[in-house]
Amino acid sequence: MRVLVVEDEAPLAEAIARGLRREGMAVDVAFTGDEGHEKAAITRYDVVLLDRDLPGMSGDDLCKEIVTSGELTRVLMLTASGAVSDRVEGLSLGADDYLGKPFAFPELVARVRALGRRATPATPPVLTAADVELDPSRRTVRRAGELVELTRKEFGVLEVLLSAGGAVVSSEDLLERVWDENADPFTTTVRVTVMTLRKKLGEPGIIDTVVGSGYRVPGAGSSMGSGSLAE
Amino acid sequence: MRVLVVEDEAPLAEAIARGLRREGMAVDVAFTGDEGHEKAAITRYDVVLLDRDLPGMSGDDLCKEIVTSGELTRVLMLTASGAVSDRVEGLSLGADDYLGKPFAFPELVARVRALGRRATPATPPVLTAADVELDPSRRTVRRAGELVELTRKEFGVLEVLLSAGGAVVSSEDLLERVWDENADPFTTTVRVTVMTLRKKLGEPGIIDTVVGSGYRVPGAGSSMGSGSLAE
DNA sequence: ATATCTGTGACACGGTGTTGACGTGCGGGT
DNA sequence: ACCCGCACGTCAACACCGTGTCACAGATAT
Repeated sequence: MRVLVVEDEAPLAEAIARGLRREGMAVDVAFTGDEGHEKAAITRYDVVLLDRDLPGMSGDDLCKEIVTSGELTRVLMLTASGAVSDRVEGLSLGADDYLGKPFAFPELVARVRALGRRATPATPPVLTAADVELDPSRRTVRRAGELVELTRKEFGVLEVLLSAGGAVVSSEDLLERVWDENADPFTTTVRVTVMTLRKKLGEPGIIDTVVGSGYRVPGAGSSMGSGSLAE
Repeated sequence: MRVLVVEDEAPLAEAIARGLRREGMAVDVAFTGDEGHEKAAITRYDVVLLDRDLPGMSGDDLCKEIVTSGELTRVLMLTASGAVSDRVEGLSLGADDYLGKPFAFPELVARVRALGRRATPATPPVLTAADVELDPSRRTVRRAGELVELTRKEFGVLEVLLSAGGAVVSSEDLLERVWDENADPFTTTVRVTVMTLRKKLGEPGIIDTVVGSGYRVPGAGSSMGSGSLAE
């Protein structure tokens, strides 16, 4: 776990750093708000331990900065005052937790660990083939970056074809996976849907017909979506 | 935000629930550890407010159960004692925060909100999409800088949609996350709420309908990579 | 007690899925 | 060579489901 301690009182900062290192964490130290800001911009920390009262950039501003950066970094605010209003204020700035000085060291460790324990949820993969991208959670499809509007069935068919990873998918399989269980086995609706799908996706065609077997999208595969260098 | 209050003293439990509802949260109540356990197994809560001293299953056991379930649910422990050793113990059981009775209600709200923000990882304190900004802690929404007055449900729906980061959210999901347990699964109220929400937000509309799937706000989530240039 | 918020039921409308008819191209049989 | 049959593509018509909208009633807050 990667931790940054931002605290202007050098002895306290070092003591905290040493204690956290003893717990097996990788700890960096910054003595001013600006220094902290700089380091946080370079390295992706799991947790930032932030003194609210700092020379240079204020703790509040730095906190906002970090939280709005979109990273998964958690902020634990430290402050001299333990007044309730102060605590509420800190939390509403975006801090994930709050600890008043003086504090018991085991509690600090417990809280840092609680913040760092957070698992990063897996981002759902994005399915691609050639210049076509399909995002299952956003329910969007792009061709060469251009948004393509698809209906439910069209989207479902394309999703199945792409997730097949280039393999041939029979009409029966498509019926089974995209339509519900009481679909007429002799229906021609799959053919019609594939047609409109092709039309909407435009040239050059992505979907091959394998006569007697079904449909196939050459070069289909999945890649991870945005972000998350976490672990 | 979906919250479960597990507390055996009925008047206190109800008072907490009502207060949190006034803040726009969807709150369920359980009066015993077993009841809490059951409800937590059925519904995915953002935060569980847990009295440590309970009839039935103990607060400690329930806490462990929830934390190890692999869900993102956060636990806020309530206890009569405010001793530090007690706090550390609670945190090491997996609780994400700790609050001693008696407590100031604004602090409880702030902490629940902070935990809820963590339950949806990497959510910045202000959610945006196009020229719409939503501040969860202030409970305000602005369109092009102009304040928009929203009711609790409207706000909750918009909050969920924005924090979904552009993903599609089904009506069922919205019901689950914005309404509490006695919501009729067949209700049409989500549709109506979305309508009034759209009306209040004005033109151009930012909420897309994805037929057969749900609703979506393109470009939501501000700093996260929703753009086509991502990576 | 009054106003605002929330939920309900009815209805209108448009998109979507499905169907059936027909067109096209290929291959095999007589 | 010719015909026929098969598999698939294409098109337009239609029925239906999902959704938006409205007015009203009950619930809740101040």
